[in-house]
Amino acid sequence: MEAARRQLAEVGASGLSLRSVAREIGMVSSAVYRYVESRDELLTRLIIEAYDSVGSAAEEAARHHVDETDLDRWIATACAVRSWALEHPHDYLLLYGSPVPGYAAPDDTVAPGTRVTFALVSVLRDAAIAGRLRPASMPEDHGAELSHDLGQLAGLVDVDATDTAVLAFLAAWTQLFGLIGFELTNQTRGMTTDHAALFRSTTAAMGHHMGLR
Amino acid sequence: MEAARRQLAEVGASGLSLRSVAREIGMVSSAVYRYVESRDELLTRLIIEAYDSVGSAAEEAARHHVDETDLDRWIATACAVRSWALEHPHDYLLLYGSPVPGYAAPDDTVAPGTRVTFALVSVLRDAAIAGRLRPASMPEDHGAELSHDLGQLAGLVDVDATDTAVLAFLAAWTQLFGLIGFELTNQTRGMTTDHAALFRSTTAAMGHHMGLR
DNA sequence: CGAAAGCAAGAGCGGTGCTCTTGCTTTTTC
DNA sequence: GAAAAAGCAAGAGCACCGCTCTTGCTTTCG
Repeated sequence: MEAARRQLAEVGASGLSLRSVAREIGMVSSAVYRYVESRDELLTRLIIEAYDSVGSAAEEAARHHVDETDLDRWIATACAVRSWALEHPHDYLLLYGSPVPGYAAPDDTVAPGTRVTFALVSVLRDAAIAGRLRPASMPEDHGAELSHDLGQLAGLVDVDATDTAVLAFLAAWTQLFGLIGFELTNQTRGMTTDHAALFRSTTAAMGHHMGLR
Repeated sequence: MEAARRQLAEVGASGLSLRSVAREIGMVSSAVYRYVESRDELLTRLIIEAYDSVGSAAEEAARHHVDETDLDRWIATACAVRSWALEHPHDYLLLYGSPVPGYAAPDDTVAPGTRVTFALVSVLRDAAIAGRLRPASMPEDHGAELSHDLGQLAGLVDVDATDTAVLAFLAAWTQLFGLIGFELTNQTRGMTTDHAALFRSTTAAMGHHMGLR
């Protein structure tokens, strides 16, 4: 696993070969099949490790900045995710980039995958419980089906939030990962040299829209 | 190229093999190297085609809804991008997902890559020129370096926009592609059954934040 | 002590991208 | 019109990949 992690960091998920990790640990390729069922299972293990890694990074940030402003805490947690992504670009793309060829992530991966999301939502949740959340500007109509789903999502995290509030979080959530992905895949090239400031400003704006202050 | 496009749609970018497209057109693998320099060049051509495809889809939507509300036009353009992504998931992930192993997108791809972004920004630009854009709630300080870059970005599209306005667009832009990516990679599984409504609502919210109405 | 299990190696299958050489056909040039 | 040049497709081959199956050695267990 160490060798696999190292290779993932160096050549990325698609360049990771079972044969080369076997070579690195001084084994013949067929021998490693005793320990790992297939290349896909190796990837699955790496995915779970990566989810746990980014998840605990986010949790730690949320925990560590608990005494600050809700908005600052939100920003700190988001920045922790971005920092992790910059430090482990291949791991990040393995989690949030294109899925590998015929690979379908097994159910083992969804639980650790929710940790980072829960860390982010916990910031919002704490603010809501403490009554520090600025109420949504105006409740809009989002359609019956979606409204039902949004209510269920709020129930999942045990918070009484309006549809608009849940929607604001989903927007902030996807914006966060969208920008990180764009930064990693160089899609924002030439736009700015100060990616950290750009990220910070957009997350602040999204946090503001969610009612944090 | 037809065969390659077909294979890309079926098995995705990482599953696309030069040998198999050679088989499909009744050639031996070495023969196709006369027409394409490498697998990477084949991918580059597919990328450019895809960028043009999604770009014209967005442009057409922006053009077709020019008589509606700015907000409705924005939503329509964004929905066009999403529809294209759902129809061509592998192409979308080739453009906006993880980059292929050692592949670095050549400069030929950046020009067609900007079309879809320009189509989106044109909606905002037209609204601003016509004076229909609600001014940004409060101009915040984003730092000197970022502020300079944001001003340059506004100049690129020849519009006199505040830093906060440019930032709002960047947030909306990344949110859009973030959500589409999450939907395609099934990261939103179990959250809602009505992905279209979710997308529409978040895009409307982001459009509202940009000052569209 | 012997049987059973664990472990690593080797050979091999079909697949990949890519290169180089060999021919044949078409086009250009004189 | 013949000769030279260019275009084109095939074949063999290299190193790599994931994966399977068999063989043999070592460790553990009954």
